[in-house]
Amino acid sequence: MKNQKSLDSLFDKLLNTEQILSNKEVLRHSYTPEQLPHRQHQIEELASILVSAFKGETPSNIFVYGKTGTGKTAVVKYVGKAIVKKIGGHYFSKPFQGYKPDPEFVSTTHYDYSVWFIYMNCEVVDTQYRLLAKLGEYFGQSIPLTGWPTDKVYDTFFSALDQKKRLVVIILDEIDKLLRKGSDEVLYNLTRINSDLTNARVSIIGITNDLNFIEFLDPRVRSSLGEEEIVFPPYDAVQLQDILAQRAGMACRNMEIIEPGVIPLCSAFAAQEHGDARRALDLFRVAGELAERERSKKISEKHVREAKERIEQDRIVEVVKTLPTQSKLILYSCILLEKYEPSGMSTGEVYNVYKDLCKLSCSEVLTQRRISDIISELDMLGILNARVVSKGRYGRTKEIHMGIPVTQIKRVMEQDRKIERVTTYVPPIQHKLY
DNA sequence: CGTCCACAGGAATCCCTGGGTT
DNA sequence: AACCCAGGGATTCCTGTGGACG
Repeated sequence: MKNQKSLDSLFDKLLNTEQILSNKEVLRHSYTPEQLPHRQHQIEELASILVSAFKGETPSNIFVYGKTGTGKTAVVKYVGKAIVKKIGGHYFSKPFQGYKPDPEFVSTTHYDYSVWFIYMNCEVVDTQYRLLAKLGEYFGQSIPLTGWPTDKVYDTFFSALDQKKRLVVIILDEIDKLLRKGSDEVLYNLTRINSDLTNARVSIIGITNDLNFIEFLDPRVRSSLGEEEIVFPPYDAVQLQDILAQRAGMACRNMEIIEPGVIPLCSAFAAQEHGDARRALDLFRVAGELAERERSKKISEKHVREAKERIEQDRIVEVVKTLPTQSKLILYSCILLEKYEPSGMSTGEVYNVYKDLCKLSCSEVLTQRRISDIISELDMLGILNARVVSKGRYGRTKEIHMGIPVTQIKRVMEQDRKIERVTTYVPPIQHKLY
């Protein structure tokens, strides 16, 4: 009873605390505002390409590129929505579960054809099979997530698509992820699909933040996909301030609770991160949450700086926690070795320690080839810094350093039951030959 | 100046999972 | 039950290489 009562009053207290951010939703990545500041040029450019849809023609395929948080996805969705509203058709912009894709809205057609706007994120739907299966589902087909041969999936999608006269605009966000998995064949098929269709037409908008992506593309796909290109330059600090001020205005009841330096500081930090607007919004949101938590009346620059730390910290902890066991074992080996090898350790050294850890934790020992790849993956995540160096007479190897402070992540990893068994291990003294 | 280390990292193949069809 | 199919992780086999040493 006593506990209950104190819990009640705890909630009361929390609820009575004045909320600094009364509408946090508008600060989330998923939120698309009505206005997109500093993107008028790109909006017009995109609209001028897609306008041929109104004449019943098939718009050119478009390649959109720019760094993360520069508004690519927001602009594409914004223009897509406008077109579907005007011509009539179906607008899908959210991923769906199961077999029932749900259009965000359907508008009645004013022409003898309709527009289907389909947004897909290739980070999630990252293979030829899955991409075609998802597309098929949008046209009412139920295709199992696995099992069929790919050409059957393609045929099913194709005939469902071609049943009606319509223009289908397929947005492939993070299209570079397809290539990485070696499933770029699907791009070739999709870019050629129009020559086989009788009723429907397809145009593709590919979005990426990898500027080199297009160079690695099959030349036939490249010329077809890159008929038009739209570039999204990063925002500068001043533009970020506009964007943030707009959203902050929606998120807070009154702007006076934001100290004057806050928005410029968030923007400055975000500008350093290649002008990422999402970063600015995150900083602001977390700063607001921190202020709320300490019952502060205002959001101050101090909160922003704390938020910056916090975001980075959380990201790392999350990544490390969800690492597969094998990667954890490698990372743990690196942590142990770092003490003895402050000038950087080599793949071979890591591998030896790793083998011991595997024995202790009853894990399978993977080959050095695989470990080499895992180290590269950890490097990509920013947890390790690995660079290939030549030590002349003593061979060529990766020189590995920790990319993040050790103490915080060591504790996180030791929560893993496999790693727990290994905490007492001490690496043998390494004899340096040079 | 050639050698040769200790790997890097590409390619083909295998193995396994989760599903299908006959 | 027997067999096909896609995809992901791992293995096997391999060729390539920067530069200190001799």
